[in-house]
Amino acid sequence: MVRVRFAPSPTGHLHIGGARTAIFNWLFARHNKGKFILRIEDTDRSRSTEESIREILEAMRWLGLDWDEGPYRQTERMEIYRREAERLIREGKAYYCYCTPEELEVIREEMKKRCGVPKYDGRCRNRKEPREGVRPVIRFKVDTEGETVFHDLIKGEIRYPNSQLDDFIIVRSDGTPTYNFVVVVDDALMGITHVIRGDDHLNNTPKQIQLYRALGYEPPKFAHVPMILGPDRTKLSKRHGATSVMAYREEGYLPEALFNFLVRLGWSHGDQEIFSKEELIELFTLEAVGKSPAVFNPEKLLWLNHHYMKTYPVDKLSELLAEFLEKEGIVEDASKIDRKWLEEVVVAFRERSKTVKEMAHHCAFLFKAPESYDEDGVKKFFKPEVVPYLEAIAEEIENASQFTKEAIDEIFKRVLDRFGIKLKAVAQPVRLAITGRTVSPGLHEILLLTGKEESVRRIKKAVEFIKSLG
RNA sequence: GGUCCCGUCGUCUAGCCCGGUUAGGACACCGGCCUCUCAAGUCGGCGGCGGGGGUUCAAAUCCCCCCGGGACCA
Repeated sequence: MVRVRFAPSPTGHLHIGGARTAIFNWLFARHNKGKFILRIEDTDRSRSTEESIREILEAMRWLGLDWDEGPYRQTERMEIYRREAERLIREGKAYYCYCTPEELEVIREEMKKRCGVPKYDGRCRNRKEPREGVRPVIRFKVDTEGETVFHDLIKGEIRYPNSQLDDFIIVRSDGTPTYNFVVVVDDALMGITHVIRGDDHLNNTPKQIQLYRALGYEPPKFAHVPMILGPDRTKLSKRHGATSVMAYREEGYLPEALFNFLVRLGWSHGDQEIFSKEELIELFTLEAVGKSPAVFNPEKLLWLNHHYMKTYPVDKLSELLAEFLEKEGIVEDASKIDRKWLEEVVVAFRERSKTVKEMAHHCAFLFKAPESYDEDGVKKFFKPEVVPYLEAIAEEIENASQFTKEAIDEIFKRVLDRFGIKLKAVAQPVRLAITGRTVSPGLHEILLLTGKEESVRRIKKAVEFIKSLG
């Protein structure tokens, strides 16, 4: 039975890189009908917060990453780590070290000169007596002979010279266990079969393998996924802009789009770009994960998001739009908006909006008549000669017995015929009158959505405005 | 500094294991078509094997060296 885990530390948001690691783990579990376990690595109490845990869980739910076990918390497992550390000491595989920071400094210098690596020389290995006034750390007895060889499911065979290693600390002098120790204890005790994580941990693996063996556990299979880089090819971080999953939700991205995008960053299946979750579960394998780091490309995410918006269930998208209309301060109370009508808004705008937030702003004119008109538009389209056209259209609309797409077609046809003009001559002036802008969905849509009376009002108002220009 | 990992269009990538393709797709960009604007759609264009040596009839692909980037250990 495949068992994998995602183990974030709750010291901030769930960021893009962590989310992708979680997704790969989740897909691997689902593909292999295994278990996906969530573990919170909160041993760093000074930097871990409850708020952060809540946010990470929320981000995972938003992405649709459900877990089968957990969330476990390392702070609740301290007793286990203590017990395992003591066991190592009892078995002579670990020892108390009383060296002071000053001594360590000197030792490292010496070792660096001797073998090129600034490491601990293991001098406390055979110490029998404690030292007065020094609280000891616990160090693990590392085998520095030969090399550690393992087969990484993504990177292939990794050979690492053990001479690089030293007796690293597994429990600090304040009694708290270190990362490399707890991660091994947890993964072993939780029965993790595959450790899928960022390749920044690749160099930690040899020492962890030694720990597994010393503790008497079989090491799991490892798969190190390359990191996500910013446009400047350095590790993606805050200074590259929005990097938290929740920030993308706030910006009006769809979870399906972010999910799809993140998977394709480093994983591929031939030329295919769009994948449903079901397809991904079916197709995902670690062999198809690339070895090289990937640069985060916001434009492609935007394209994918737009694609998902165009194919999203209209009722769901309209609910999201309602949410953003409120959040963006475009309407006071979105619950008052007629849902049927709002769905029509979605259909009219989704072709031309890349995010839900953008859509909210694009359709804002429907909720509030324009207070001003686009400056260039006024110069180009609000010419005196369009006044009679607009007046005619307003009048025709006013007198229309019904206000449908067909009726609007008829109205425009009659007006165009009467003046012997093309639609081009009035389309932009009408658009500017209704929306205040030169860009919008088609005339039918904006007129229909704005409504008969409001349309007449806006066109008449535009006529007054043009006249006032003199 | 030592060690480990990585290197195909600007970006994400297919192709590499198992040598023979006009090196394929996608985003972005540019242009045509469509058209009431903007999009969408559609057609086309631009653009790449980090460098150098080998091996071979033939190298993105196999071997060696170098260079570049990243990570880990302090």
